[in-house]
Amino acid sequence: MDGKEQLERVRERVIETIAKNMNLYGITDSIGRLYGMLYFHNHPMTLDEMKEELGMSKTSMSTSVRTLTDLKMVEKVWKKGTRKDLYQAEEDWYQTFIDFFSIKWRAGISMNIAAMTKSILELERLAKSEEIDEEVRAAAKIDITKMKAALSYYEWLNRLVDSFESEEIFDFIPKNKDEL
Amino acid sequence: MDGKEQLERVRERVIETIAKNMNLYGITDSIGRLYGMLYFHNHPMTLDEMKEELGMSKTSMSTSVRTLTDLKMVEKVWKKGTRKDLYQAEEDWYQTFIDFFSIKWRAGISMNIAAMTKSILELERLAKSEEIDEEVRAAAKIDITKMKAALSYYEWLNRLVDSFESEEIFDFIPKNKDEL
DNA sequence: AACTTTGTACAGTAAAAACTGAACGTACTG
DNA sequence: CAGTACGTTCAGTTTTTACTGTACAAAGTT
Repeated sequence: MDGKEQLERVRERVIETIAKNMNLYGITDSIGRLYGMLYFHNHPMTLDEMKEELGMSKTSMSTSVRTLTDLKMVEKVWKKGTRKDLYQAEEDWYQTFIDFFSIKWRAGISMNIAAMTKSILELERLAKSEEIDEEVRAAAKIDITKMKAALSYYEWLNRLVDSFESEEIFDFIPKNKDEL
Repeated sequence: MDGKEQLERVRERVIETIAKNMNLYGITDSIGRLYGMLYFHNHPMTLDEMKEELGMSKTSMSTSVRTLTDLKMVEKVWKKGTRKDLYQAEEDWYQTFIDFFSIKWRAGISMNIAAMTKSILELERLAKSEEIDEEVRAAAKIDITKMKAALSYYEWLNRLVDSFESEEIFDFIPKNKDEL
């Protein structure tokens, strides 16, 4: 029984699971596997090493690594003496979680708040107007109510993300179970 | 100036924003638009009405509606006198948020916990073995540490989802800003 | 029971996304 | 300054995903 091989098999299975999980969050399998590989690799890696390890093109490694750094799941590290870029996985998954959802959710929140706010204003102007059909006015009023509810939800989500970024969420749900 | 047309324009813009937002969460634009449309439509709709409204095939409506009901973003309602299935949008976005992430995250969590637990056991057995290389043993030990950290993260995430499902999260982040 | 109406499975097609290799620009090296 | 090593851009290709139309099964109607 070859221990090294066994270790390799275990790693690969876990990497596959990590990739599948990230896939659930809208990240490609390849990018997920890249992250998983970096996670278990105990030293920073170059693009060429990744390419070698995954049997993919350097172009893919470059774009995948960019995606992962944008999500703060991977960071570039500097090392004296090498001209190649070196990358390593962010190992703290609490941090990864916070960054991932902060980045994703914030983008959607601001977009939606802007659209809703603008639309509410427009419909309120419309509803005030004398010259419109009573039926349209009623519909506009219903829409305004819905959008105000949506707006209040987005404000709540914003506060949730705040609590992630400030790590206050850990006061409410402690990292360590025993602290409960 | 036609009020009805203006209302329509506002709705369409908001629907597009909703779709774009859902897209961020890994839902296709079409399905997002379908949800948005149902959200503003104040009565339950049949597949044929949706098909008509969106100019898509009935097959697409059927599968899209299924996706949305699986995510609990849309529910089937029953109405006397019609043979057609009727669907309406879940309007409470707090609820939608909770259901969406509970469903998505739980799936990943259990998968990962299972994989990690199994792998930790295997590596612990490997690390204890006399007949393996010292280098492999060291690597296995590092991996065990990493996976235990991952496991603790997944347990935390599980508790976070618990707080969503029990709605205790609203004690920490109240729905209404003023309750703070 | 025959005839409708309705939703869905399935196979084929169209559209989108992932991936690659060649070419390029930048920055380091001698 | 020429030469080399590196990462990225871009156009083309492959693979995957979304979408459609036909065919079918289930349930309702006469």
